[in-house]
Amino acid sequence: MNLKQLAQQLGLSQTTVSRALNGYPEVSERTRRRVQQAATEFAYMPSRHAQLLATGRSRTIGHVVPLLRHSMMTPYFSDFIAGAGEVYAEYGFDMLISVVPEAEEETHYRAMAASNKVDGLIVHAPKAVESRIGLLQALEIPFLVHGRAGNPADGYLWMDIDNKRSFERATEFLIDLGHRRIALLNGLEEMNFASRRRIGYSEALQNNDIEIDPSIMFCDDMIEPCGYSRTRQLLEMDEKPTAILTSSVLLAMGVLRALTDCGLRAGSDVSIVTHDDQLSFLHKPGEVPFFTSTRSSINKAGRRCGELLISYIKSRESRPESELWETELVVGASSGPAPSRQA
Amino acid sequence: MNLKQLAQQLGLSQTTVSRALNGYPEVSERTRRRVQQAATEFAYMPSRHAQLLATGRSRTIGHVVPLLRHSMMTPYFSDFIAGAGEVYAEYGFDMLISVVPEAEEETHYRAMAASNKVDGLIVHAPKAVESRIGLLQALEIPFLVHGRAGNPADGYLWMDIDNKRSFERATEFLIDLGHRRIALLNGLEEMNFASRRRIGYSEALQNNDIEIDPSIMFCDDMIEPCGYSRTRQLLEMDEKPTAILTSSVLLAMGVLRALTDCGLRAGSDVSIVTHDDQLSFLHKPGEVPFFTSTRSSINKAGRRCGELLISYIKSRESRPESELWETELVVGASSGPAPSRQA
DNA sequence: TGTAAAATCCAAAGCGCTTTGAAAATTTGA
DNA sequence: TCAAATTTTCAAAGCGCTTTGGATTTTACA
Repeated sequence: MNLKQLAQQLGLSQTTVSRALNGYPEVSERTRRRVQQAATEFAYMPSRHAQLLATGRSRTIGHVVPLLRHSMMTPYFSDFIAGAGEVYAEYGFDMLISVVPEAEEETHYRAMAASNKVDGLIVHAPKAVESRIGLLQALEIPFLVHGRAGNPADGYLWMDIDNKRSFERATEFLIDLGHRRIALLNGLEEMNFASRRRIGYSEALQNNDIEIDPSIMFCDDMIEPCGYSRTRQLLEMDEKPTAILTSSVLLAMGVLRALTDCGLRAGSDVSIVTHDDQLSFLHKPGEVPFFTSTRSSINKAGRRCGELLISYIKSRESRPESELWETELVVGASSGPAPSRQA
Repeated sequence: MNLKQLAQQLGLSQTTVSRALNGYPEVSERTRRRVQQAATEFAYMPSRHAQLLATGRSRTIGHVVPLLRHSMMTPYFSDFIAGAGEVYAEYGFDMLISVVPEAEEETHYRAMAASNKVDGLIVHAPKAVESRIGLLQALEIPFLVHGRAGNPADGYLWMDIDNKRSFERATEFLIDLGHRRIALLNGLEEMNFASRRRIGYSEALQNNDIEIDPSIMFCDDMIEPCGYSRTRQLLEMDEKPTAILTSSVLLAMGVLRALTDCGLRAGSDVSIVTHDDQLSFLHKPGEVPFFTSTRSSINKAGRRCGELLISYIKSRESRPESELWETELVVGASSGPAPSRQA
């Protein structure tokens, strides 16, 4: 059943039916009701493509997921997507996801813009040096960066957590507990968030006159096995760290496994503090978290990104304010006072 | 730049240009080359919506993700999507993802079908009793079920792993190691795969004259904390299990954490065998797996599902064969002979 | 009651593409 | 060399919707 047929059924013109359905004021309430009723009765659904051709908008938001970088964002991706997707559904937007080899990324963005497939884009996992932002600005398509790129963080819309402050606080927390030798298991340094976190960590150490030791700072994929192997490596050092700060609960889980393998207990022998994106599959609602962490829900971030981008798309000219979220420091059982030297 | 303008530029008709670009034979090679060259030069991209309106097809595949059930599929989702997405990209298909409250799922499927948004759908996480399949059959839209629904597993296209056989083998493996008291941490029983796994487990026990004890069989969300708390619960029993069989590495990780908390070692004190979907964020390529597992890559499953559905869509009338994959039993360090009674 | 204003409704023109049916140009064969 | 066959190109008709500009009907007011 299409518009024409529906209009015929009702003995009305397509114009009137279209207007009735789309809430235009030029149609009487009586007619509108009649039309709506018929529409549901015949299960009429406008053809999306026709609608979009006619309006020029697509009510679709695109996510371009680079294939190589995917492994580094995969666990976060689904929770983010779930949050964003919910918002899209509420506003009647669709979500288009393209999995693209990193080399073809630029081509893909251009194609997205030219083919009118999406009204806006969300940029994931910005690097420290990020070429996509300039490209999208040139293409004049609304976009939102989840995270931030290098320096000038204005001129585009973004939503990020305060990674630097977050790791500064976490490090200070450990220092306050008496730790002086704190290892950092970070994400890949090329990622923007990772370098911010390193800076926060470094500044906290410096402010407390603790030497920064690159031999206990690592950049890896944020997955469990990396946490494990790095910790094994750390535990073989002469001067073992008394605390390990990690960028992801997955890393922290690897750390934990390594500690256990070596007969050490987290919290008493070695403290673990991690950033926690509150991944849905690692948390049970209401459960007391084991890991001490700086916490910020990636699902909520997804929601907020969706909201911001949609509001941007709708108003078009006036770009919403970018947002910087603070994280929450949650003390769990994985951290404790530094063991005294002689123990 | 649109078709009309491009045609004008070239001094050709839209027809010819369109045909040249779409590889129709009615156009000379010389013209085709000229057209293609101009197209790249002016960065011409056909408007997707116009194209789709004209052809009636959408070159888009939809995934409807139910919100409530999402938490149960979230960690698997992204790896599956990554695999499928790659294939879509190769074939020039788009991927549309809708996150929908479970209650609105049916409405949503209907809307998808009526609005012509997608050429086909992938059904995730089929339940033991699955109403969606009948609905989609009635809507006459091509679809593929990742997994299977209840009884008649024909009449539609699916791709599944042999869950029953898989858990039968895993259980037999443990029995061969001397284990007699084997706990099962399964997914929610309402899910099709979970009931198949339970059956495999039960049959293996029965075939070896081991009593089935419902008090050591659990159905939960397949997340780490559930693995942890169930294991704690199991370890407080009078007759503790000597082996734990789990449906997911995430559960297994929880089991491991609980064992460690209680000063037990996996493999010697208690054996763990798990099903392993080879989630990308739990594996490092080339790494020797810690958990003994029945293994099948969910990413590959995503790829294959994409391929099957696309081939179905393309041929339309002839539905491809559904596929049942065997899993691979991989022996790791988490399993070992049952400890002797007196130890 | 007659007229201006407001409320309804409509026909038709796109949106940018594909595709049909036919025409024009070129090649072939006797 | 000319008609027939083949190749190449084109004009125009959709696809199903929105939206403009105008026509028609109803309401309001003097």
